[in-house]
Amino acid sequence: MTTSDRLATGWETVDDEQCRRATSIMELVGRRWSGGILLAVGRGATRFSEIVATVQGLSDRMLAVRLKELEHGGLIDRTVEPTVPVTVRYRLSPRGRDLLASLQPLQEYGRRWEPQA
Amino acid sequence: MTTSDRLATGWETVDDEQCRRATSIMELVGRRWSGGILLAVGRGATRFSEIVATVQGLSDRMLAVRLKELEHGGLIDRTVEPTVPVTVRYRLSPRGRDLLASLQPLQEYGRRWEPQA
DNA sequence: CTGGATCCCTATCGATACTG
DNA sequence: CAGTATCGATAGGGATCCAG
Repeated sequence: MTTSDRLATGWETVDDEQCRRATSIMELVGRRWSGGILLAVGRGATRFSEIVATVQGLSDRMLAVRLKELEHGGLIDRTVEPTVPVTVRYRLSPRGRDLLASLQPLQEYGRRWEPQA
Repeated sequence: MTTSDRLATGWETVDDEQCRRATSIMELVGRRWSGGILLAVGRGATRFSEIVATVQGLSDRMLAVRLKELEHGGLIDRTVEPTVPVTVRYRLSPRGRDLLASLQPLQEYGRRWEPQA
């Protein structure tokens, strides 16, 4: 937005950088399963199969898809240990840990209010 | 999850009530435009047309859809003033204000980290 | 075990036109 | 002003099968 916009309308357009970042984060973790996956990894599940087992109803395919998104977004680190067979581990990145911490108040919000409808 | 699940696996399944509430909230506000609309109303835009003007790229149709969802979720209150023509106003409910406050750390998170990729 | 590839159905969303 | 109706394109996501 421009200053003249605000002067004209009395409120700012909602497209400032900070807001765009927050909304894009929400649109990422708001996707189906993303929240649960982040939570699961945050709680200590590191293996692919562990995560599938931890998040109720999550399929192999969607986990693969979401992990790629989350990894691409810098929220999760993927490491491959050269065992036989290889051991793949997923962990929260510093960024991912920070995000989870930033989501804590939202969890408290969830505790405060009954789901409506 | 059950206690035996946890004892068997070493980590909990992610389906506790608190988590479900938080993820459903994220899936609601993570929908396209929802975040911006909430922000806009939080910043003082109350009229339908004001909100459209405030959120860049938002169409009439999507605003109508999202407002219905947010109203249904108890986040926004819709009031009709019996003027001619009628004046419809949207405001954050107490719940909506609490949600926005709970989302504040996420905005700060957005300030801390550059968008990746 | 960790995924990739494919099929296919549905939900979502943008554009446009129309109404009380 | 504040929406609704309809259409078409596309993205999301479940099921299943396959592979390193």
